[in-house]
Amino acid sequence: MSAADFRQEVEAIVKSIPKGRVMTYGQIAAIAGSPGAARIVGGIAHYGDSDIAWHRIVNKRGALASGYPGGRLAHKVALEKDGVIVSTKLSVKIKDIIWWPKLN
DNA sequence: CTGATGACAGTAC
DNA sequence: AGTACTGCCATCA
Repeated sequence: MSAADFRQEVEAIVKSIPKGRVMTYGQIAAIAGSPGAARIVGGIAHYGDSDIAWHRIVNKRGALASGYPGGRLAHKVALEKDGVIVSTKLSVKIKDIIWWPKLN
């Protein structure tokens, strides 16, 4: 596996996230083959294709991304469009909507 | 090829 | 409990 494959893995995983569910950066990084590269997932999200539902990624606390185009508010709107409940503190109930591709 | 960057995570205070 | 600091590692310029 070359290093660039990490990016493809991440994109594939994000694409596999069903509507109404989310995944954490660290989780995706681990599944993509590089545990600890959570930040990289964020970087890929920033420079990656706009065809992908990057808004379905949140940090482990369930807080929304600060660098999302348009800010956390835009991120919130995108998630709510998917039917995800976002609290007023701009965070989600990770435990309820977390998604594990391999687990089910 | 080398250095800087960051849409995180974990630990410490 | 909330805030601050450090570690991590693929990507970008």
